[in-house]
Amino acid sequence: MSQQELKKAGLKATVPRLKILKILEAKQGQHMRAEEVYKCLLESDEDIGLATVYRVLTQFEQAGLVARHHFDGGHSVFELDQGEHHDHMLCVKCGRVDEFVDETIEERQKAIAEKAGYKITDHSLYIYGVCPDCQKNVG
Amino acid sequence: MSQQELKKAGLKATVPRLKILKILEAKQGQHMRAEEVYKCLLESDEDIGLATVYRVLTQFEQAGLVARHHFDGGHSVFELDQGEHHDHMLCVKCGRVDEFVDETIEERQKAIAEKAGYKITDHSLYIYGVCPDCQKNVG
DNA sequence: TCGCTAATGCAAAAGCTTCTCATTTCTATA
DNA sequence: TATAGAAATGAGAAGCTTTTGCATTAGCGA
Repeated sequence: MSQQELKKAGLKATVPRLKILKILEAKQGQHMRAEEVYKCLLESDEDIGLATVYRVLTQFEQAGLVARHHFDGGHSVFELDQGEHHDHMLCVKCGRVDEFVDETIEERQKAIAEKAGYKITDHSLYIYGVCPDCQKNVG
Repeated sequence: MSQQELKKAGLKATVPRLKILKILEAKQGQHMRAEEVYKCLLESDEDIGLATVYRVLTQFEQAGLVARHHFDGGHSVFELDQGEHHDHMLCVKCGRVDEFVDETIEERQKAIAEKAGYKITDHSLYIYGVCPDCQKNVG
């Protein structure tokens, strides 16, 4: 049960938090906006407000349960944190999102930060392009 | 004169566009929000609306004159495009922004995109950390 | 210089996110 | 198991950044 997960993260095991966690688990691998999580809740006949969705997602982020990304467009998307850092490649046509991990880039980033005297806390790398499918569809 | 630059970019040389271009040139190397550009205009006693600032910055972006970035926080920042792509390193304490270029990372990105079948159009890499000054000030 | 088209200013609106506060829910304790 | 205190929630208002609609103004070619 996810009750333990929440407790372990220092969060009370409330109904909204459990439901939201369950949704994120169901959509693992996808990137959801707060609004989308909210819609899922509505579809499950859960009476949970959008404000709570935002609050809970932010708490989950702070607790390290989910990762928040800012893809181009200005809004936030969330995904369950699978523990391993990864970066993103996005299709500018269809919005598809792929994930990747590259040790070389990770290393270089550390080196760059170190050289500049920065104590690195985080990083985000987005590659934008046209995915294979969309290339086909255009010709 | 920047009149030519605008014409060359396919934009009419209007007063607002010239003024905004001048401000961006004056603040070269910095990253400005639309609001900040607007304030600069007010200080210069220019009667230019915020909506126009947004419109002009977007046109400049499309014309390739400026680059738009989405640092964490949700809003856009703009900087004059110096022609050469670079990435960013941001201090999470003071907001300082440093720029860097790294060929190795550029190469790896291309390779990753290619391997996934993506036709890369753009990318953005942000390294977040604590800058040297802020490390000192904390202890 | 004149007129047409594009650009601008203003204010209203839109989209995402946060805040306020009265009410409800947890959790620890008796 | 009932209870009190603290924390969390719901609903809607508010906040911020950005966009849009429309009447007015300005740029540019003839």
